[in-house]
Amino acid sequence: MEFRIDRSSGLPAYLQLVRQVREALRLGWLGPGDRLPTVRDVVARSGVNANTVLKAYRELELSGLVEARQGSGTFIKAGLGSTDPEVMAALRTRLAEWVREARAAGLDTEDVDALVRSVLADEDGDQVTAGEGVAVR
Amino acid sequence: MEFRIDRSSGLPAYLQLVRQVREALRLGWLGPGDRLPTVRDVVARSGVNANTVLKAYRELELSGLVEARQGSGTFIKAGLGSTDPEVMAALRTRLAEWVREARAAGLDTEDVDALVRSVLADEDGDQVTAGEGVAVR
Amino acid sequence: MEFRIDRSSGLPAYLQLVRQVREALRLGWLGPGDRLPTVRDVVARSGVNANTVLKAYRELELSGLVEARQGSGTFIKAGLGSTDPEVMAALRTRLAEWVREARAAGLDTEDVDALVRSVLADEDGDQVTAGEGVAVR
Amino acid sequence: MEFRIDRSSGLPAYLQLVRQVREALRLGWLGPGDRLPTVRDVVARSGVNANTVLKAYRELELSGLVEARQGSGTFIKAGLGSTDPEVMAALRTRLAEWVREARAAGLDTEDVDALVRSVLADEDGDQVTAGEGVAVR
DNA sequence: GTGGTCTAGACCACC
DNA sequence: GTGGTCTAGACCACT
Repeated sequence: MEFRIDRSSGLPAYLQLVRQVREALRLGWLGPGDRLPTVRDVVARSGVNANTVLKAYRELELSGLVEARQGSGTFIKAGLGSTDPEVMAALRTRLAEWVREARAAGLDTEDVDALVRSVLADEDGDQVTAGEGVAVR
Repeated sequence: MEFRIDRSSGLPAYLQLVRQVREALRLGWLGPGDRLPTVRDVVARSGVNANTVLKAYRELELSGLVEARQGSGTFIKAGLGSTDPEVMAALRTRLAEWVREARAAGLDTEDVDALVRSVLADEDGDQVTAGEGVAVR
Repeated sequence: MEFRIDRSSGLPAYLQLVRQVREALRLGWLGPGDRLPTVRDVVARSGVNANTVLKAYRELELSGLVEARQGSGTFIKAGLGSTDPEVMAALRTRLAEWVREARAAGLDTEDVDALVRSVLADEDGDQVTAGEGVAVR
Repeated sequence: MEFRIDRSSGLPAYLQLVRQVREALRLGWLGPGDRLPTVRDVVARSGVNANTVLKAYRELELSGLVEARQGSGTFIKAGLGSTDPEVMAALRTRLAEWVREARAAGLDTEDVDALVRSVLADEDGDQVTAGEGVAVR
């Protein structure tokens, strides 16, 4: 697994790490027993400080998703999204098609993002996971 | 326009405000000449501090999207690459269908979010606007 | 770099800071890679509040001139159309001569300032950077 | 006399008005007995609010430069820079030459401004009237 | 110890 | 009443 930290996003680095592990679990890229990259590894590849990585891993451990084993690494303990991989793949394919259409219509990534967040917010006042929703009267 | 602040998202409140204005512009909910809610209004409705709102509005002003007029309010100055509303609506409808399917398959909001981010990240290494991306080897 | 804040000038302190950094860039006193004084440093030396300094640095960052790195400081990211230092020095010398003359003729600083602004304003209706201009019919 | 207000300069509008009157006095454009434009006039031409103009005129009156005569207008009471007009003109000409040179060397207005402020600041620690000075160690 | 967010409250400038 | 500046101080994120 490879982490990508965007220093300009405003989201704290350690939360970006936590989030990326959770997403990998949801998507089935990671599962119980898998080993997370070592702290040293993440430091080398992403440039963040070791304490930042430790903080992220600690947080994951506290939420029960991960288990640190002294001397051997950090391992996934529990899964997250237990959706059937095939169903997931099918949904993904259809989503990708939609994105292609959107691109063709001239939308850039931020447009797409805005639309997605807006649609999710519309579902009867549901919370959008990333944080907000917009409503205009 | 109504703002929603999610204190648990990790994203700074003022950036949530900035983002929501930008999204409203992208979606065509707001356009040049429109007035943003007054600082005091936002304070009353969202509970954040006045300085936080001021900071958000100031960043919007510096980026050229908005113009503050002392004594009268803050106004939209420029649009943000707005796509044809009809095309937008069509895309939105199709997206909403997809989301319904995803829901039916048991995905929760965080799953949907992960999928979207993953698909956007896949498009030839493009950056995801919200900040990160996940790549698994 | 050392900042000087004049509380009686009417110009907001944070703008004085922004301006002084810009001027230092223009004059070649500062260049890419250089580190600005820490926020705490400026606070200690100039007496303004930390938030005021932060605000100035943030504006510089948004305008792309500077980059803040948490834990290590704020650094110059880009130059500002720097003219050849020798040419600059020559112009400076000649200007200094002119100022000496003006002083000898009895002009005080405010007179000199008024003259400069007036000459700059005269150049085909160009805008004076500091804000105003005077035209008498 | 014509006022020019720059809303983006950061300097309060009423101070811009005050400053412009003072400059006109310094440069000899205005002298004792001259009448300032009426408040109504300034409002019409510059777009600022009447109270803002009144505040500026009041401030000028408090500093003894101007005198308001009920029903007839506001008049210059005292001069400021009493430098010989011919000397002033000569200095102005030489300054204009210098500015032309600077322009030819590629400096823009902000560069020129920075140089001037820097030279004025250098005169043995003298205060620059507009507010600041920059010193780099 | 570095930058950054947020709050609370005072006071200013402008309409 | 509108936006804007500044202060003071608490707490967070990162090196």
